[in-house]
Amino acid sequence: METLKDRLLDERESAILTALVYDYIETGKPVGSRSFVQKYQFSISPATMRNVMADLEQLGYLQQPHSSAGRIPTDMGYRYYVDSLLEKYSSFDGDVQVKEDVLSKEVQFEKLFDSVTRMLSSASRYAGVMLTPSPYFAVVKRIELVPLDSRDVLVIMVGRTGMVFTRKVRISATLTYDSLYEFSKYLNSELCGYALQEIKETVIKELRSAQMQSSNNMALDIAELSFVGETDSMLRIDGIENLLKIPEMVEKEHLDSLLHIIEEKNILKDILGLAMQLDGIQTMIGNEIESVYVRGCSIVTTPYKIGNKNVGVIGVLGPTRMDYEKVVPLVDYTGRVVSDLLTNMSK
Amino acid sequence: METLKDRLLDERESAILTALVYDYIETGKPVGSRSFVQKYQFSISPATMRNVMADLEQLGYLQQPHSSAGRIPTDMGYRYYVDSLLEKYSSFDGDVQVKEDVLSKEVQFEKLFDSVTRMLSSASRYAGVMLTPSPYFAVVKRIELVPLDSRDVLVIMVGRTGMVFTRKVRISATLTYDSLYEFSKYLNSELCGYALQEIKETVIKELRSAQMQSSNNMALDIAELSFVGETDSMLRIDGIENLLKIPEMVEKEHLDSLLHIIEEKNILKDILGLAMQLDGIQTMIGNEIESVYVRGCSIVTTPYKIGNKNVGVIGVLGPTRMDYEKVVPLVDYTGRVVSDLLTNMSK
DNA sequence: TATTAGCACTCAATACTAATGAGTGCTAAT
DNA sequence: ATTAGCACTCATTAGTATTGAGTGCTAATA
Repeated sequence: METLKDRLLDERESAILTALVYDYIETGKPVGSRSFVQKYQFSISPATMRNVMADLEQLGYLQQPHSSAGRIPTDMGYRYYVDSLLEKYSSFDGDVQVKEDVLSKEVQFEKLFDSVTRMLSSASRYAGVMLTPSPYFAVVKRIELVPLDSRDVLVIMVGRTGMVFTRKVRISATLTYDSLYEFSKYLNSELCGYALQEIKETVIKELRSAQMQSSNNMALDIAELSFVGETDSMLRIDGIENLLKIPEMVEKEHLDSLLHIIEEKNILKDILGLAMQLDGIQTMIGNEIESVYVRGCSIVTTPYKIGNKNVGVIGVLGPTRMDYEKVVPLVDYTGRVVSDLLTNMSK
Repeated sequence: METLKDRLLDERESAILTALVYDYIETGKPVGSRSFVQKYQFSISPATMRNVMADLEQLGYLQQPHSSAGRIPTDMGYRYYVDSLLEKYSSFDGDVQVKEDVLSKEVQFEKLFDSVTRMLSSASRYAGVMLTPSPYFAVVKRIELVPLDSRDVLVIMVGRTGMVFTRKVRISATLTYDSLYEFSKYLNSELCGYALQEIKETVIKELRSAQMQSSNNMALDIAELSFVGETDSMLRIDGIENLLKIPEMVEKEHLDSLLHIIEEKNILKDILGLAMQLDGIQTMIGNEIESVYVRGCSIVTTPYKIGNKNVGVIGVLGPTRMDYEKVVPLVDYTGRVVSDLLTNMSK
């Protein structure tokens, strides 16, 4: 008796598995041998289908909700389906035609990010997620210092894309308007053109060691304070209501998963942070999300770029039974549009 | 036979109605005469209680889910309860002790707003809502112009509180760094100290008619463009997950209401916009929310101030069966803290 | 006249049972 | 290797009886 573990699927098995996952995504009901053979015109009998299904189950691609029900995909089954989908799709390499789009008209970044997330959710009918560009990678174009009162200075950094970051900094000495103006001139001349990351990690130190002139040191204090602390990307989610419209999502155990994801934002942040390291479409299916509390959710992501540097991630969060065939191209395309837009802005 | 419509409640009826609403808020189960009399030690018999209940039902304060069930409050019943609660509570007038709080440490406004909304939701165990301060009322402290490319200028307005608004403005003529500097000096001298609203409505016009010097007109163009378009407050919601943990909220019809509120953000915006006009705690209960699609939700709000001007609103959104006794003081207190904080910042 | 006891009645909720039907696994024949 | 045939499984649905918390009404009571 041959062992069935871990072998590759033959042509027929592969076709059947793919069709079965497809069908389950469409209907949400366990797939039984008889109607399945009819619906997809397989030229084999239900009995044979049952045999194949049994094999696929033993191999770990399928499972039965209960002993006399049809088959539904396991997470591994979904994975097989999505992988073969991605292979076939292999994101067209031509230039993206960024239409005169809603997006390109947004002038405030806050709103641009909101639009992107909303677009993802409304087009996919699931939830849209986005990790906004990490300020770390922003290249400083201009620094403005605005005195708020005798001790507080508002530091405004304008990135090359036009993105604005602010920090309130409290300093020890009292400041005159004139000295602030000097500081500002100095900081602009020294820091512009560098990314925040570089500034934080090396530039300031170099400047400090290069010279010990006191007024400039005060300016550097301000700069240093501005770059301390979290310069985190922000997580945006939109369209949770879409997920709540999916009947299976509102059922106890899946609802718990969903609430857990929404509550513990770090889970999503981690996942997206990871996805930022990798180019192209990424999918995480069900149990591949390394959190014991999360069941039945999948996420499709792609990073977006400024120039050729990944600066953030967008994605779609939905049930494991997600319409990957629609979502994958959507995420891919949207990622390209956003990359394009940001890259153009930073020129 | 006396008509029972529209008379005032006597002492006993009032006490019973209040206790009944209180009990229903606690348990969520229809209140029956026997156990109710026992639990609250009313010195009347269940039969008498039934008579009183029948009267209260005829008056419109109570209803029965079905003919042999206990009573539950109508929206009018909740209204009676909340009003008598508010009367008793009458928000203490002493100074608020703003503790060295999480809030006062926030340096970025975005994050401050997030914190407030999150605080409201986690303290109430419902959803926190906030209408961020309308930029309209922000008093300009400083204006910075940053050239992005030959045609685009980033206009940065710093409000007296330290809040920052940005606008990207596209102009026809090509700009030199020097002319921008001139514009910036001019705009700062003329516009600082005015609220955006005033600038938009009167100041610019006055300046235009007062003088026709061309370079200044160009500066005014920039200013005008910056103030055109929506300067809306933003709506923040946090803690929807809390609402989804309430069993009755996940039931079909209430879930639909909830999704409708989340989707059609304008409903909430309108409600909050209205609440901003009125000082003190406001409550909207169930059908008082003028949207046919919304059922079973209540909202408790209060405006917050900078100085003595209402600039935004905070509130808690929950089921009609909300713990008003906890939520009302929470919203009231939080409102005072936020007002205090913003007012101090703008000194 | 307001209150209470007593009683018949209502109805959601629960538990039990039977019938249905879509599905399976196994075996023997092709 | 494939298929027909058959006994078996089990979620789902509908039907039925039981229970119990609740009511309204009437007549007695303070």
